[in-house]
Amino acid sequence: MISPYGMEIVESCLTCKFRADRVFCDLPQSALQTFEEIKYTTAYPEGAVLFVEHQAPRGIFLICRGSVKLSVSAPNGKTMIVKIAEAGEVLGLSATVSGRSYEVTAETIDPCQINFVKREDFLRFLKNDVNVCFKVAEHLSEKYHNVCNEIRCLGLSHSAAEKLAKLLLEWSSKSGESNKAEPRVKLRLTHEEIAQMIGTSRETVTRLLADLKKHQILNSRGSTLVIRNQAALREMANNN
Amino acid sequence: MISPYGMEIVESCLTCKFRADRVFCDLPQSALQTFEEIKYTTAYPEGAVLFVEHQAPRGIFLICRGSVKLSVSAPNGKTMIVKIAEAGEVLGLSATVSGRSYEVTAETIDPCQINFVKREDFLRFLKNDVNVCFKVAEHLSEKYHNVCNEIRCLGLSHSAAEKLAKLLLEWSSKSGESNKAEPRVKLRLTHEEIAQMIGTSRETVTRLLADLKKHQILNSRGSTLVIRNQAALREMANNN
DNA sequence: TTCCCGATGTGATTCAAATCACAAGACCAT
DNA sequence: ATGGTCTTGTGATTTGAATCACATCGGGAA
Repeated sequence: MISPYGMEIVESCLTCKFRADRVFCDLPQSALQTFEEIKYTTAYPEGAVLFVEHQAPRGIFLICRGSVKLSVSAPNGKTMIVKIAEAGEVLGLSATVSGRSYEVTAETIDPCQINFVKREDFLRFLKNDVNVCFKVAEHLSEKYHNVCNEIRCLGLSHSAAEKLAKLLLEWSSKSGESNKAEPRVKLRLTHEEIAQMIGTSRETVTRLLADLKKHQILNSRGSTLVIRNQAALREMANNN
Repeated sequence: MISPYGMEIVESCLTCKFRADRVFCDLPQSALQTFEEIKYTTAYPEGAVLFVEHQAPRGIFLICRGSVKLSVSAPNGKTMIVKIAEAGEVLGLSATVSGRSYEVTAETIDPCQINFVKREDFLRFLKNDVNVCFKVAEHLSEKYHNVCNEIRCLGLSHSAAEKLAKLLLEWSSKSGESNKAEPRVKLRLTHEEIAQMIGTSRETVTRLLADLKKHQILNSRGSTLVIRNQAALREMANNN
């Protein structure tokens, strides 16, 4: 089956190829069966808004395919990108569990396939099975852990260069390239968006990247960055 | 019973006066009974370190009395205070559940009474009772929610004045004073520590507070601040 | 192709806040 | 009371990065 946005649909969680290595898809058969029954699968085009911060939680969104940009914004219009979520990740989980409003805005940045589960259904699902509930608690803990690191980054790294270096290293390790001699990072965001991720201005990002290229630490191949001197990047990320 | 550090000991969670209004103490009788059996109650003096970031999780710490400073620090020695936890709060929960290392360092800032539960005991406790497990998931969600707000604060508010204003308002609302005409906030931290909470320098905090006093927005009575113009503070916190 | 608009690159200028460098209080212990 | 140590107050200086202001590039639509 092919969706209107030109990608293959994953029919069932039971046979999804991400099952093995994704946090939330990794449930016992029986639970997964129940999950199948309460989920709604939808395909979204690029730029679709799944939910908006401060909305009351409608339920959870499980990304099967594609990536989603999570952002927060201030009354004055400034926005900050919190993270780019990939296939296998669950969005809106904490809001759905606690009943508090969504804390971020979620917008697809490419065509996505997403499973949605209504809040009531999901809560019933949790309360029916300790294993599922524990899994969710575990997952929430990991998310908490990650956000704490985020804070550490934002609060402790005072220079923009440091934050950019950290971001690039994170991206290269996520794509499993960091153990190569010259890891490559595909840039999926504009300089403006990168700036919003590290809390700086667009011009600063442009200048920093130019500097890194000048010093032969980076090199660009179209929209792909080649990290030519990982050690130097690490240096920048840790010190200062 | 009186502890070595001069405070009354809360003998049992079943009779603790915080039970009604605290998140985690609010468990059904049966669960609380089990909790009683696996917990170790300890009294700590001011300045005791409960756990250090990056340590493997030994278990959870439930504050019965006193306050605990949670901080993260960078390799270069800079540290940032994440929050001041009060009676009723649980520390080390996410690390204990997920098995990842503690994400912060916890240090008492006054004499404390704390219940400790070993990781294995706690996990068993969780897995034995869906209600407890769900409660924990709920709690983790709230914590996640709060950290997200933290990020929003750090990342979107660029001026130090704004962050300080936000912090003062938060403190006044926590102490339930914010609905009064002139809320009072007891300063429990030094300027240095306040600076670490909002990611700025000690001198900046001193100067900002002096400014606020000059403009009659604040007023100090010893170590207590009186917020004389809450509207102005709110103004500072939201805009800019 | 040509036009157009969004993304980049780069200088010049401005500004908030870090840093440095002391002075003056505040508080504790002897 | 006296000395010592930690906290607070304040000036002077420096600086990283925001902001402003354009020039240029590049890719999609007509």
